Amino acid sequence: MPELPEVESIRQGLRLGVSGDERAGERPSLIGMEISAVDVLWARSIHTPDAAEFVATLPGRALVEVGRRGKFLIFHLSAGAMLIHLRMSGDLLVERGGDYGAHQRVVIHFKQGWRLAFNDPRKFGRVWLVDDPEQVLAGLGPEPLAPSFSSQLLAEKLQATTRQIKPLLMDQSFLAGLGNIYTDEALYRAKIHPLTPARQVSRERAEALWDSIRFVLAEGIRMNGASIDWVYRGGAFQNQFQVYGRKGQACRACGTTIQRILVGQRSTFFCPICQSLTENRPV
DNA sequence: CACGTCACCTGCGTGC
DNA sequence: TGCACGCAGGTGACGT
Repeated sequence: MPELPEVESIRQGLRLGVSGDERAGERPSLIGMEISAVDVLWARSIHTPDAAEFVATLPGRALVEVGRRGKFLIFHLSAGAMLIHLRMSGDLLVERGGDYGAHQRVVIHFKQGWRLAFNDPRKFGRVWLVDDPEQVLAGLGPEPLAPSFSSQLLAEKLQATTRQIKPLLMDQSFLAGLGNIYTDEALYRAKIHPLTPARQVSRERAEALWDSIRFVLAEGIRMNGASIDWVYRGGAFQNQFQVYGRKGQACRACGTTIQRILVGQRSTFFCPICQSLTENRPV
């Protein structure tokens, strides 16, 4: 489910807490809390080490900071780090008391009485406990919002391959953080057809793509994520979609009907006029 | 190397 | 109401 902006929204909620009265969702920051116990309800949610060792190792460690790299959440502990990838349907909830929800797979209890619950209906999400986060993150491509990710770097990387632009942008080893929604939105804003061979993207249009990627991600974060079914988090970026999920509706720029095709088994939405395959449109 | 297919899972909406 | 089907924000292991 979550792409970079949703993961970032969760990160900020966990490290800063959420204000409001408790009934309306007030949550403390988890920073500084000490783990007292761990429940694993679906063993395969734990990627590394095995579930038994995971449960035995965590108690006594304190949460020092919550970071993010691509779509991974990084929980820096007083010793080592826990990483979580939410995949399609994962979510993290901070709660206290009461029964576990139906889809909770891993629950981390803190001495302070609160608990962090990894909720994941489809069971695709994974959790790691490692000494060094790089053991998990080593293969990731650049962080799109980092200052070091320049338009020149993107342009050069695009020139280095003939792969179709959409699957390429979704390849986490090429660039870390884009998923199906934000990729379609970025390609639309840059006026690039999703099947365009990367090498055919001009320098000028690569610049526009760089700009679009950073724009849609920043907007997503600002809107608290796209959260189609994360109602409680109030993500509003879904209201900003220009193409995603808009098959049959009019392009907001030219009025042409938005098309849906399959690219690498994924639904892909685009405007056949604004995003023509031939490079003859204004950037 | 680039691409297609399937597997991993559950829940929801739709149409019969 | 029941049921089959298609669909979903992601990734990894295959085969060609």
